[in-house]
Amino acid sequence: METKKNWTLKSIAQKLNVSSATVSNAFNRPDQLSKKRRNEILAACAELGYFGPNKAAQSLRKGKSNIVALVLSDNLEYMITDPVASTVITGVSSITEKHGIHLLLFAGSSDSINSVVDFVDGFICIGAPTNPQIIKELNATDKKVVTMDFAIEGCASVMIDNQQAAYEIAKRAINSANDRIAILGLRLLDIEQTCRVYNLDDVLDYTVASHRLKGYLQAATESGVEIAHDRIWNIPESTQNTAVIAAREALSSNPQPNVLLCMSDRIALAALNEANRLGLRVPEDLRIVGFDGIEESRNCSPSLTTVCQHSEEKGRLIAEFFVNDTQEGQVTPYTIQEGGSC
Amino acid sequence: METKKNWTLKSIAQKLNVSSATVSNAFNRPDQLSKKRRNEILAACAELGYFGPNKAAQSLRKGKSNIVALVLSDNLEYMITDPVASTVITGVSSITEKHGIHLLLFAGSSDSINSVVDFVDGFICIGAPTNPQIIKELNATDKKVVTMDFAIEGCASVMIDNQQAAYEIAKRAINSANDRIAILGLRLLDIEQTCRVYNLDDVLDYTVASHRLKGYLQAATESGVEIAHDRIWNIPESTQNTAVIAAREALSSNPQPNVLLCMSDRIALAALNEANRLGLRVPEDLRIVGFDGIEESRNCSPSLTTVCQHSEEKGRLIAEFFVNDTQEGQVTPYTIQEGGSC
DNA sequence: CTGTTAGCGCATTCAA
DNA sequence: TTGAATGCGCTAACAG
Repeated sequence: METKKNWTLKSIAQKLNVSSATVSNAFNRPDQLSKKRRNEILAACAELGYFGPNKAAQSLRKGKSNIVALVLSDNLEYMITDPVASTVITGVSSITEKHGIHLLLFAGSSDSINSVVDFVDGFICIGAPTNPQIIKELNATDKKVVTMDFAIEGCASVMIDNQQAAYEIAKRAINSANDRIAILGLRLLDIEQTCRVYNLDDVLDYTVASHRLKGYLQAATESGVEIAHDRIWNIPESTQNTAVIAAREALSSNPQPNVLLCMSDRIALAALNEANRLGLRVPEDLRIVGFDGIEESRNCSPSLTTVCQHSEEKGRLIAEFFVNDTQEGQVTPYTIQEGGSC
Repeated sequence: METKKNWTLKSIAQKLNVSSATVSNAFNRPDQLSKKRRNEILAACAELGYFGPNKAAQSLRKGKSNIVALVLSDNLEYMITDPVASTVITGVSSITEKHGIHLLLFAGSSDSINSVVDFVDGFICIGAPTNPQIIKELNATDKKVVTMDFAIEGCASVMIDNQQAAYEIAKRAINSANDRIAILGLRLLDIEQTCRVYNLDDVLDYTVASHRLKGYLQAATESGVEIAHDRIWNIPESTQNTAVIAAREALSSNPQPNVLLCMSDRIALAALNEANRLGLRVPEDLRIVGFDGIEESRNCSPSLTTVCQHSEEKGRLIAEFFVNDTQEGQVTPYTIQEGGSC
């Protein structure tokens, strides 16, 4: 008799001989009835096994669900295992959890936001969705949207100054005009394959990668080094497999590079591995810099010199922008993490 | 004029001079109207910017949302960064994505499932929720539930034979009756702190940890080694910080252990690190075995000898159980991964 | 302070 | 094949 019935607001009200509005108020608007009455009703409901108004119905009626779509830039498989994304999610969830907001995972590679848009109060986007259609829809929706590492007009966003950061870290890596520099880029091209870039005109505009590339090139130019176009690689996603291919190509090319500018720590770690395999000493024979500041960049040997983005803090910040209905974006600070790799 | 209106089934039907049911049928039940008419309607809707029935209302009406709660054993912060959990999620999401099911993240440390139960079609649980109240509620709900690494009566589950696996790996680690064994256990006690166990009666019953412990002890007994009770540690969660404390305590205790049986790879990795720090050679001075088979266990040096749980496959399997309404549980195979640590 | 009522947007009978 | 009516479970006005 425990699971006696699937109570509804109406049925429970009937049972208690009060109007359904009173029960509703007891749960949602304490000020609308006496404390005593409210407690009686709540107690009776608990007793009978009614745990409060149905959330789905509530959501339909109120137009608010306390569910937010967490838009990952690509498919879930990849993003969950990416240390940067995980760290960001950690930051986001620490805030949403506190506000009773639930997160619905959503892949940026999906066809359309239509399958979830009616369920959620808005979208927290971690990186630009790989499907441009999604960005369009995000632009068009009237739900709340906040973004990280890319911008949508009229929406709050958080981002570091990628060009400046890349410039700084590259300056640190480049020692002389005779350095042989290679760039291991992340998502520079709209191509799902590891390959060289060759033509800078192919580089996607306004992306994080493009800004970092500008920073690298600026630093090189300033140091009197010219980076040939066959010294720039495109890596489609930040995984061991794809990165190692690029690292191998780069390190086996002639002249062998002595500076590797990597657009993510994972790429840098793959390069470090490859360097070890080849018997290259880091940083004596090869200097490597990364980007992101993931935990492993501190634990590996030698540790990585890299741009620390403070991803968890960025995650917290963007989530706070969401709950506070903030509109303006924010450029967040980064720090240079001094490691042994350069 | 693009974003002209927020169409509803009713308003769009009115606009098209058909009944709302017809539009509904056009979207949901193709067999209920002529192909031609359907296509006309669908085209007109697309034209006007109506993207189909409101999902929230549909969910209320049909009692189905295509959203499933992914119940993580603890808070999101921890679980997302745990390599085992990430891998499982990868497996789960590969299946759910294929079936158009969205995942709602839910922390096993939450107070109650009530805040989400009305939104979701069911629950996929990754490991036993730390809050026992959640398990009770999961037991009581009439929504679909499937579990991994713990069981709920009447629900499908996947799990390896933890005791047998622990037994096997321990047998491999123990070489002689003179071995000095220490066990670094994971969640053996209901205590949020790293500490020694001392009293075996305090060990939580029917948990994954308890089964593994039985396997270890069985192997030790069989090999003629007695494991003193002050040689068993409890680690509250599988993180670097907590694990390293236990590893340090164990390795600095007297007599210094020469065999470390670790209940997770992360713990084993922390121990490996600590061993390096102390100048102990692995496996000559100290043999270490892990549990799980995470990716890093293969990349570290020396690589870990461990129980490979095939977590991604387990994730896929449990998700398939969910979509197929499977009822019975399944004991999944494990393999022993031979590494250099033992 | 309490109860009545009209939708939120939709899917499903049941007639036509 | 189509259309009118009913209610999924709830909340917010409003009236009492």
